[in-house]
Amino acid sequence: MSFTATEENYIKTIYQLQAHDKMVNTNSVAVTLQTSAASVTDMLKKLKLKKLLVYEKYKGFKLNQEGKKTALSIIRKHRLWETFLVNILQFKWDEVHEVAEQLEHIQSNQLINHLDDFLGNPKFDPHGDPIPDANGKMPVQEQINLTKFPMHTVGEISAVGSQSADMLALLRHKNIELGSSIIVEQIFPFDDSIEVKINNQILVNISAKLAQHLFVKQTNYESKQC
Amino acid sequence: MSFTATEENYIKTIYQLQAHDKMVNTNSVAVTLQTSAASVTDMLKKLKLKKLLVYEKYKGFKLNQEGKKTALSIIRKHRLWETFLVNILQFKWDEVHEVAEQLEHIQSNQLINHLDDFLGNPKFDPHGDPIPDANGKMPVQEQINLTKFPMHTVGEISAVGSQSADMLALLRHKNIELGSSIIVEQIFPFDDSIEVKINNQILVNISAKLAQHLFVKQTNYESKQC
DNA sequence: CTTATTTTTTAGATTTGTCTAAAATTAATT
DNA sequence: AATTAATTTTAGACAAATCTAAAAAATAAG
Repeated sequence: MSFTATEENYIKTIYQLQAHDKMVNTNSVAVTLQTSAASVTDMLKKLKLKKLLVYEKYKGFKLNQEGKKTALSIIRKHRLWETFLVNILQFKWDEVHEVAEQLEHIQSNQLINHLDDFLGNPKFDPHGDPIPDANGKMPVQEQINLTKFPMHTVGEISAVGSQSADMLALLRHKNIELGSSIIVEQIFPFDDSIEVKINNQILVNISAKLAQHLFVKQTNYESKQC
Repeated sequence: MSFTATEENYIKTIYQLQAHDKMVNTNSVAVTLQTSAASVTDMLKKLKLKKLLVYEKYKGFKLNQEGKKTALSIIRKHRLWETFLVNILQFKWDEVHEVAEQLEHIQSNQLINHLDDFLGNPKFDPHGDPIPDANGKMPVQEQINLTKFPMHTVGEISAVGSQSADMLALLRHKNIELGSSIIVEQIFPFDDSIEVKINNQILVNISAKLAQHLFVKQTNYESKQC
């Protein structure tokens, strides 16, 4: 079964909205894809016909097993291409998304599997998100990006996503190092900066950009949807 | 200015058919793209509106300067991706075309220029075809693939496109080596095999597959269209 | 130099993905 | 419970790319 780029974008969006098999509603898909609710309804009929989702009108919808499998293969492609762009072609983190959105729709299993091998079968992409394998199995995320770390939960700095001298200087100034304990206390939506407590002592403000480069390990946190 | 994948396919096809600025006719485009003459006419109107070609109905058409520039940027992308697939991802020569046809439509100058650098700014793709640079300038083709070499013309084997032991054994058996002189005497359309004279002495039959891996240098042969 | 043939273009229809506006359904609020 | 508000779906229309069949123009043949 193969899909148009548009269909794939809907599938991916629905997958991301239905974490833990929650029902998804029309409007949230419309907002995410910046389209109208009517267009979403049209596409839902089509995807139901292709047996990718469970859908009764006015009742919400969610991907079935086949739909989730399809979503995972798209996500696999997206994250492998992001890894390629950053690790091999020297793109910056914030430059890859738009291009990866195009590359993820290239249809060729041979291509994506060779790319996977060439990259050394990475388990996580440059944003720290797990890359599903060829069977759709998602690696367990031992460390996650600080921007995705839940509030009021104790974690430990496990990796930094950059080696730039400027960044290391900033971390030293904030008294953050590998192994420091960290708790997210507050998030400021205005600039996406966050306030964290380091080593159970000092409160520090971390910019969105810095947070993107910090990875946190935590124990006993439920793993992502599979 | 940006174009749909379909528009780009038409532009590329017209470019390839109008070598040396010959007028192109509707039917040849239809045959190449496996579509109807009516569809070609529709697209011609659109491309004329976008000022990419000179076209008067019933009189034929050809790309103008802007159209040729666009075609070259598509060809550049196609050939760089083919180089990537063969040199980096270990694709075979005959496996790359379909995937490159998709990849050539990805829109990102940054991507293609980084890819070019990563590949070491290659001048020729794995088929021996020249890769236009970022300004659309086509390198002069010093060596061309044996399959494209004109008949009854003296050339010299300048490169072999594979290092496989099987291939080298075959070449030795046929008494062909780097520097051997070669003249194409006959082409057999049935299996695309060719009969060549080596060192002005022996006649040898060369299969289509072997010919694809042999490159020939020649002096005083007009360069390709720019 | 007419007539026949080929090529090209137009006309009208179809599919995919989209839209707006109106109708149907569900949810929320007196 | 009845009315209002929000959400979702339908209806109808549009643009892009395609098709088939018919008309128009150019080319070839008698």
